[in-house]
Amino acid sequence: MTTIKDVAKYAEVSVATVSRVLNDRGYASAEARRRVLDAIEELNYQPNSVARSLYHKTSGMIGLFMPDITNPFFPELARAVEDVALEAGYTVVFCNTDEEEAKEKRYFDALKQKYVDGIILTASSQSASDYAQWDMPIVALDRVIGKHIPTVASDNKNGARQATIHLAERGCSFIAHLKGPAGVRPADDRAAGFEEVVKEKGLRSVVVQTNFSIKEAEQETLKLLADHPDIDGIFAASDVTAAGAMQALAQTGRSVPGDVKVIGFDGIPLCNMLVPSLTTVQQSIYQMGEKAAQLLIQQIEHGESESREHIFPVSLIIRETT
Amino acid sequence: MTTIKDVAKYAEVSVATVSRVLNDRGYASAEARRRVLDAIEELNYQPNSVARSLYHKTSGMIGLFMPDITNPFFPELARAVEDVALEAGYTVVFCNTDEEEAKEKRYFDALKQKYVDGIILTASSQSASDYAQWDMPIVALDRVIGKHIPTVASDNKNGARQATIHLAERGCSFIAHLKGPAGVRPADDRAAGFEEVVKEKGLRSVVVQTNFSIKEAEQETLKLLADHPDIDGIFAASDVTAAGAMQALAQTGRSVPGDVKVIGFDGIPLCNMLVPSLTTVQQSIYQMGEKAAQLLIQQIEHGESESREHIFPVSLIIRETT
DNA sequence: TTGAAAGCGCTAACAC
DNA sequence: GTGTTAGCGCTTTCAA
Repeated sequence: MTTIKDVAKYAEVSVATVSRVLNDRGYASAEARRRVLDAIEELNYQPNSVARSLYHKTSGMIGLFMPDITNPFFPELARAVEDVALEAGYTVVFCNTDEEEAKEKRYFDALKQKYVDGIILTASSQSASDYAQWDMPIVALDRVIGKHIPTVASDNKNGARQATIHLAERGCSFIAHLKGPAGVRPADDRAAGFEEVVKEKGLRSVVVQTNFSIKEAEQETLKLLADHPDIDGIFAASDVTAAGAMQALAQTGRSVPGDVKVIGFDGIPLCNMLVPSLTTVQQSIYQMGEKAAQLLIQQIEHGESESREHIFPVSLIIRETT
Repeated sequence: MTTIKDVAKYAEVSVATVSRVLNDRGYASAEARRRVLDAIEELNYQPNSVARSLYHKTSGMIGLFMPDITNPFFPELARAVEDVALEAGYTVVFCNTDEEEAKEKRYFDALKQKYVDGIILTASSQSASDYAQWDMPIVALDRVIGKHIPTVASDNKNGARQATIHLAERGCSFIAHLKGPAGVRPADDRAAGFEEVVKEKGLRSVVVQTNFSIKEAEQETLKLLADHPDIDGIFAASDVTAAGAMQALAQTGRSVPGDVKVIGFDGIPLCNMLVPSLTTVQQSIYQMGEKAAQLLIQQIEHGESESREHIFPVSLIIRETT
């Protein structure tokens, strides 16, 4: 490995001079500059970023904390973050937290010791506690985790309202909501939006809670249909959950959208792969990831970011299930 | 930030002693040890890994290069890698390469300067060239990239054989293969397995090439069906492609599996979400990721790994599309 | 305009 | 057993 010393020797200048031309800081005569540049070229020198980190206490790395990359909502988000990071010269450290605070903490400690510059956090639910004390640039993604932390999220409540209204307009009069996990903010917001519209329109309704897994959604839907055979609309808190519901519907011999209309939430690619294709509330997933990364980098490089909450609008995408 | 010096001062010993008890190396009296431990506790000291990296020229990080996390085959792989890495005390740097050699190279340079300890590589197709010269522990995942590099992959050819035989046994006599991108090794192997069986059994067949995107698969299938209306079986090179084919089939009013039987490859969660659910050749995705990470870490910590190729068996999962 | 040298936090000879 | 010290590779005063 060739170091700055090698370059200095080769160029017959001091390491200080090499450092100066490397960073375009301070003086360096045209002559010296040329010799250094030549030496760098010749020796194929690349500055060692660990040494730089040690001095500057920054690393050019950002941490990306998400519950589980295996949940199809997250890959696109991750991709967006990574794209922006790469462009800005950062590198992304990838951390699946499984919503466990312990894992989050563990990763945080590890990353802090590596001088990670900031973190994008799709936080675990319960721990709204002490991210502020983490003392590091943080941006919350998809989930609001506190007043002092910049947040990027969708307008979940409004999306849920649109979904429910849509179902009602399509003639549904008894609508079930497959709610996401308790304590997860977007799930709660969606449920709230649903309840609002149901009340406003005086619809019959029922809410059951599921996690975001397809299998559980299927089971819960089966139970639901047994208890309430006259349900004619389902608003699922995620597209995956909706897919589970559709399985249950097919199993019990119901046609979609004939007997029961279904709408999901998220707008992941899955929607188009289902037959019938799934009506959903589309989030601007990639853009949210982008925005989060931009906010974080801005915060890292220029200190505090101006605004705190970035709520992205959602849009109803009508497909075959309604 | 509290450093080793602070600890030394507080414990009234030298930094060397602190370092010794920290790393359990060399001597330290019970008394000294106790005082140091107390000081660490008291000051909430955490060793700085950047400083350690600078000395040891290692970082406790591994790079994970994959084409695109957005392709549903990869998240589970990534998850497995990350799980093993975390367990072993490593941290994963996440790199989407888009199959572009330039991006790969760029990332590689960046990571090398950070003293990344090794790389797991789902390589871009064309560049079988010079990974060996990268001079860093590498494990190839999903794609074979050269004799000298340990590889973890599925038995693609055999899986394709099983798929094709299965279609034949189900009575298909004119089978189309939606092949993956040219030059991507697994795609070629699957096509080869398909061709073999087709020849052995004297079946009518046709092969068209697609990338792994659903939209293109749908278009290509439509064309295919127009040219060869009597196709009665489709072997898709991936589950996503299969989903595309199913869309086309539905559009042209064909029933699955009645008119045309369909089989995919990969075994991603999508299979169970489709209606009808998709028969596929199941890869041991998580296990492959695990294995790759284990091999890499072993290589990092104990030098060369024993065996070079780890080919995982695949299994036919029969569902409703056949 | 340049170079010597201190220091970022930690490790490991080496001397005591 | 323990402490002193010279690095790891880079940046930045500060004096020349």
